Amino acid sequence: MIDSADRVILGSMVRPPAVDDVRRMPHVGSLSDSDAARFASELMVRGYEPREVIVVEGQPARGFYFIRSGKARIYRMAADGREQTFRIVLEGDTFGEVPVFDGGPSPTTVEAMERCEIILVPSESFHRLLWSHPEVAAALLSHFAKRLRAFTELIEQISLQTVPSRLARYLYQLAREEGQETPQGVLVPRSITQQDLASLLGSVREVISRSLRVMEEDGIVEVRRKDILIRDLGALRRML
Amino acid sequence: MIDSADRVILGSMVRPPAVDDVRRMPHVGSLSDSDAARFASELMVRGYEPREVIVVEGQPARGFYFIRSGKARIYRMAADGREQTFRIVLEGDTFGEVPVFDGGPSPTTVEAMERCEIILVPSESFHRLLWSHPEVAAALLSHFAKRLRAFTELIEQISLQTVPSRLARYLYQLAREEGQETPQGVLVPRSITQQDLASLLGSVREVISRSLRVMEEDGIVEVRRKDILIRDLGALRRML
DNA sequence: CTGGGGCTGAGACCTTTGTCACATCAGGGA
DNA sequence: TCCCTGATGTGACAAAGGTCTCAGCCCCAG
Repeated sequence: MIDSADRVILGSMVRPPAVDDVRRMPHVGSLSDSDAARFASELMVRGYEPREVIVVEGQPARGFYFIRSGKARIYRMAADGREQTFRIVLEGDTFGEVPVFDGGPSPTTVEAMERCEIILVPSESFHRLLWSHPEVAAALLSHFAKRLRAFTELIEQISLQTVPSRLARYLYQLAREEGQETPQGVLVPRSITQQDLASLLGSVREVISRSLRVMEEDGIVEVRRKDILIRDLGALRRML
Repeated sequence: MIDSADRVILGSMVRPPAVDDVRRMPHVGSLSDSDAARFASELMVRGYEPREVIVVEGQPARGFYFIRSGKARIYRMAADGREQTFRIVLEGDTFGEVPVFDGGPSPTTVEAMERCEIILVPSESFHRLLWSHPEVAAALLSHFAKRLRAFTELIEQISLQTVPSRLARYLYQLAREEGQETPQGVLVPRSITQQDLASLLGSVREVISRSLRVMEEDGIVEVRRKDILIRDLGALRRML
């Protein structure tokens, strides 16, 4: 339950959502000022502490979510405790749309990886918008299509590629997206632990640790405290 | 290329799509007669022989597809030849929507499993419909949501469950969906080969064959020529 | 400055799954 | 009827990946 009582009890309430937040949200960027203001008034904000659970698999959903700040992990856990992470969501991302549109329960669990401010977009508010704003529907369709494509990739990776290959792909994409060129190679910040990386790649920490070690011995990467230096991007590419 | 020349050359043309076909298509069921007639006039039909490729991974897409008759397999192949099947589509299903909405190339390959009649819905025709018919957009959003949920399940299965467990789940669902009660148990028709089943479950034929054998020895199922008798549905459930 | 928790490296081991090779078998055509 | 093809059963084997365990280390909260 997310309501004003909770906000106070949890002591984690921040300023209520404003039109500013709506402007930052995907899908609804093109609303008129008055529509945006009305929409904003229907949103709810809540803060979450690190490791706090935001959505529980199997529970009914009241809407979808927008991350105003922070980082969260969307995953599923097996009976034996192993976890598969589907996606890590950052500031500006939305999640939890599926139950809003197929009417089922939440397919996954979502947990804050750090302190988060999260806006709940109630299903009814959004549905109302959809029927009068075809551009919102179009944006959302495009969003869903991208997610399906990403899932297609994930399935292929897990099912058909080895762990070293998946790891190489991860590092390769990381280098392209947030890498910084240096004389020694591409430098990327280390934003997640090996544990989280393992879960994202559908493996376990130990295997990831070993794979990284092998890459290090081959002179392809250099794993350090706060960052990873990718010495040989071409070698990574060849491992895909 | 799919055009009238192809239709003739391939000798597989059937009657052109009619309003009847539109009425059978999901998403667009609620169109007015005149809208449906206009939409129908923009569709194209083509026949495919068994094993013929309908869509190739990585190729640009001209629209999405509706199966008027037949059965097809949507899959991805790794460099070593192993395949992961994402979905098997039947008469009345649609496929290939992703590139229409994210603008990218086809994420997967689609191949006819038997003789098929397939209708191509050009991207432009459908997009035009979307902007004037919010109910079409809503139907498609619901469709995408269901697909995402199904992919979530598939990822969980492949990543976290053993092959016997995945097989049990498959048989269990099969029993519920198309099973026929008999005194000996639930009888389901065998519609796919072990090879195809293996690809669907992210494994290989031999492993599936052995798993089925074990289940047979345990008295849970009885695999026969044309059908499978599920003797102990509860045991299957417990294997999940 | 210090103790404990979280993260990482690493070895030994075991299970599941994939690979290869080959025998069998059923059914549809020629 | 006979053969060929695709489907299936099976054994032996290889290997990738998961489990268990423990040590070292960094960091920071007390």
